[in-house]
Amino acid sequence: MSLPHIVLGLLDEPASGYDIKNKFNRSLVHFWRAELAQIYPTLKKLTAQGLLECQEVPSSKGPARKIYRRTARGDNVLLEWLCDPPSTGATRIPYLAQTYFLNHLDDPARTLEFFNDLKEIIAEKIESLQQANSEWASHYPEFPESLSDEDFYKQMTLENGLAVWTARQAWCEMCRHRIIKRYGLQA
Amino acid sequence: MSLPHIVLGLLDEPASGYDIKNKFNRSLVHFWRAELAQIYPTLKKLTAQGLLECQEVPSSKGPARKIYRRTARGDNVLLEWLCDPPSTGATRIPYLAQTYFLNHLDDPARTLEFFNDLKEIIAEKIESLQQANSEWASHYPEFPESLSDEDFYKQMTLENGLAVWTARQAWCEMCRHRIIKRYGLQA
DNA sequence: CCCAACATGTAATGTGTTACATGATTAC
DNA sequence: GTAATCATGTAACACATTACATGTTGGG
Repeated sequence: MSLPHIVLGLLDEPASGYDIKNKFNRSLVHFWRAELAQIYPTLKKLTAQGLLECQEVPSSKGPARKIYRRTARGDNVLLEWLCDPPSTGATRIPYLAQTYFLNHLDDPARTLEFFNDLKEIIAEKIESLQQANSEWASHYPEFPESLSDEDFYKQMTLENGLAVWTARQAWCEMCRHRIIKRYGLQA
Repeated sequence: MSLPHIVLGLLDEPASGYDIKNKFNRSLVHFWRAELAQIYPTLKKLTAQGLLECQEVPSSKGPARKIYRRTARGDNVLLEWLCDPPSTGATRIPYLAQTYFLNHLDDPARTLEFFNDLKEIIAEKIESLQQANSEWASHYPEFPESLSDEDFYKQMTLENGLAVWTARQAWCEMCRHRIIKRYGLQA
């Protein structure tokens, strides 16, 4: 039940649904993804609950923009959520489900391929995280000490992604080596 | 769309929905969770698709058990899934969503509490993973080389959990230290 | 003229959770 | 008798994805 809270959080400055979608794509995408088809109804619901208010303004390009602002009640709900205990949520990791049953393949070369492909995917994730992180670093002279309070916590979520994906990278390498050794393959 | 595949994979030996739920609780729970309310309809659907067959046998305790077996077509579908490229799935991590907005709290002590709580949660996860892992180790004299093919891959998923949660632990510690330093708190 | 980006939404479908409903056996 | 474990399921709801539907502005 976090999407409404995230939307509240993102409305520090007035923004439209479209703007919010862009914010997701820019920085939250590393740990949360949301489509416009979810965002628009969420904004409507939050407005109906009195946690947001909406104002329509003409756009220079395309149809009128609906600009949302957090109300005082919205502030409270956001703060309450931040006081909730940390939640790890439900984990569902398809590549681990596949890994769990890989013995069925009964084909070491094909199995190694699986981890080679995974290695690629992980490398791409890490690269995109590193790129985002170096953008932070380039904005601040004495990174990370000089980060503003706002950016301090946002940057931490990036750091988390980097830590976790780097661990997955090491694990993936271990899998590859174990398989190579076990079945006498060449890398 | 992985649950049906996982159910297929778990039916290496004939089992009931109830048995499958227990298998989830025992080992898959670290990366996938499923409730009976999802498992029963999935078994029904897979049977209708001809990927499973079902036989009713009386139970010594409680109502008759419906024992499912994978058909030849079920075998094929399982193998096809294992040849799919590894999928990382959708990540939605509530504690990172909270972290992202923690600056709103404007209360360093309360913020530190958040990470203290998270540290506890992570420690529990790691402990349960380590316990599961030492059970593997105790079953095999020369762990992990002596693992059967079947157990070899299942154990790897545990190893993944350990690697990832350990990385999160280190990250959480880093967050705590940065906050303590930044706001001059005592741990 | 066409495409990309801007900007809004709904509908259908898929996936997952919680609550409810039923009933037998065993151990205390 | 009463609680735990075994064993099946459905219904209602919540959350998420994909496809559809509409229309403007600006650049090539």
